[in-house]
Amino acid sequence: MDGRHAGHTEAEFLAAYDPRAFDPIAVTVDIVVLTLRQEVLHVLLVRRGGQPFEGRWALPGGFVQAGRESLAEAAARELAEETGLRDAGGLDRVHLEQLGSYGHPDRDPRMHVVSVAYLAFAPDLPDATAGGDAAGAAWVPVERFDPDAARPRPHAGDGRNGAHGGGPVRPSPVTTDPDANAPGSEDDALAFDHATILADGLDRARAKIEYTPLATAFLGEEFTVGQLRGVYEAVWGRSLHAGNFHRKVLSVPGFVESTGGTASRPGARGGPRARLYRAGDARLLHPALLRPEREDDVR
Amino acid sequence: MDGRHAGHTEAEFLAAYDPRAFDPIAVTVDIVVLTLRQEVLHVLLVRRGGQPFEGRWALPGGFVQAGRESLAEAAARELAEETGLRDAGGLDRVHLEQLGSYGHPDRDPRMHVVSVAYLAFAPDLPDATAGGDAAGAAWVPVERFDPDAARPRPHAGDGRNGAHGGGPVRPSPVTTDPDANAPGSEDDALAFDHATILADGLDRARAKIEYTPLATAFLGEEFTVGQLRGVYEAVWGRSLHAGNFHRKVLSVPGFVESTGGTASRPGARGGPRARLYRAGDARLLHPALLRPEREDDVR
DNA sequence: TGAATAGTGTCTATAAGACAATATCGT
DNA sequence: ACGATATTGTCTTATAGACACTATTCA
Repeated sequence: MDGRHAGHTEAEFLAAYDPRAFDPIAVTVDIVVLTLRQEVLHVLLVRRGGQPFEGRWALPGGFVQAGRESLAEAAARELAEETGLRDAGGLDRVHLEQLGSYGHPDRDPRMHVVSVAYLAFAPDLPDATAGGDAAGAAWVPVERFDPDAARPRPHAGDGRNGAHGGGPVRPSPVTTDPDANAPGSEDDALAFDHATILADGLDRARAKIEYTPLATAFLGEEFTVGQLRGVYEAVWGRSLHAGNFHRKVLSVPGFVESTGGTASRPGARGGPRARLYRAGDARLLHPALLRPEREDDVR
Repeated sequence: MDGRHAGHTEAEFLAAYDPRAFDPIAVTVDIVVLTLRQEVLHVLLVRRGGQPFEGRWALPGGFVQAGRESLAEAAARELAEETGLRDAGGLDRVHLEQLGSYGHPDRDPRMHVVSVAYLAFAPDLPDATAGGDAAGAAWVPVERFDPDAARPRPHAGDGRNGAHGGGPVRPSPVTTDPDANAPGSEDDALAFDHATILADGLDRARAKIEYTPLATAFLGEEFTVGQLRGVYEAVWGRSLHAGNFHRKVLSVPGFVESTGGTASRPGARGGPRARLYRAGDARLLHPALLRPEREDDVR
């Protein structure tokens, strides 16, 4: 119950109506923005320009403006500022949902800060620009922060990452600050408890595309079944059987609907032109696309 | 990113280190405590003793103590205070998880209050006692606040509610304030946005027992398959096929494990003594117990 | 004895996954 | 022609749900 101490004792009465009599708690929003770049799952990070954790990478976010915006509005505002989507109505195509709140009293060394985390799925966006007071912004492969990192794709999983030289490709972060340390090295733990928040966001994302059509939020308006499969493979970190996936997607009512068109050009390595689809009107997938079990899955 | 404006301009610097320079936001926790009483799903409500919404029913909760407790600790503390479980380690058997945060600037008329909602599953508890400053506390059937109210059980759904006279039984709330209006009448909308929070909690509960063994949290240490089925029927608001349910539960690895014993006395209306089980060690159900689809389900 | 419940067996429809086959397109 | 991908077909196995049947216990 909110403000429940009102009117009980004099002190509580005052407290309820003059919250400054309490030690204050600050409220921020932090956003786990996920996107796909070259078939690899990336998260948007910013480099802190001030103390604490100066110079470290962190999730984008900021204070909620008291009395002026809801939590979702604050998250959308911060997201627009950090992704440079403020201009076009580009945010329409971004999925944004609340992830959870983090409020350990010591998570920020300065004071008690409660952070309401949001999770966003975005289509491939332009390079990040350091918005506001950040010293840099970058799309970083989540693998570097993921304890459940994608192991090498079980099979047929090569050749999808674009070909540079030969070994495993580790795309460098695109950052507006050329001197930024690449996140993901030894000394690059995320600021605050953002590693926990990111891990929770990844868990949520992996679960959510099982029973919702939100994987389509990573793609453009029109897409092929193969591209959609690429989303699942990148988010789950495993390769999927092309034939079974194809039939499964088309069999779930409302998941995708045909546009009638076909891709202008086939895949980079040949093959027929794939048919194009757009997201359907389903909000839930029935039946769901269950993740293939991992050997060491929780029972 | 928390406290991100630190060091950018003088004003922002000060703001980050002296948050009282900002308009403050208060942080509370509110808890949706669900339990089963006589096979009916109930939620714990308290009657507000002060303004605003004085006299209305609300979810139990209260302010987070800045710098002294985490969100989960605050929720556990409030839960103990309101359920009278503070004494025994009785909270051990209660499942408590974060539900979500609610922060519309106008949700509390006095100031901007962000509420972090928690969801609790409790076994049958003693009657509620008005803790702290509440004017009353009561276990109330959720049906009265549930837009997706359980329709009459599809079949075989009678006779389970205990028999008073004949018609549909509407148990009165057990409250320490005998003059309290029974919640659920016309003029009994919950305070604040608590109707929304309760609805979200019910949605979460209904989904969660599908893929986790948390339905066992509504029961005692040992229980029969029939009692477990009663939990599902009460939470989902539909009756389930006894035979199929029985086989299904026993076939999911780690859901329940046999104690070897049998119930001391059979069901109220005859039948053999059922075998007893306790919760297994699974954290997720594989495969899940899917809800029977409703005719008007979202596609 | 009759009613109600516990527990098991059987059968059918659906879905998941393995594998195969064919068609199409770039190089 | 070759290699890769798109799409469809087939077969096997697992699962959900409907229904039936036996055993047990209270009234």
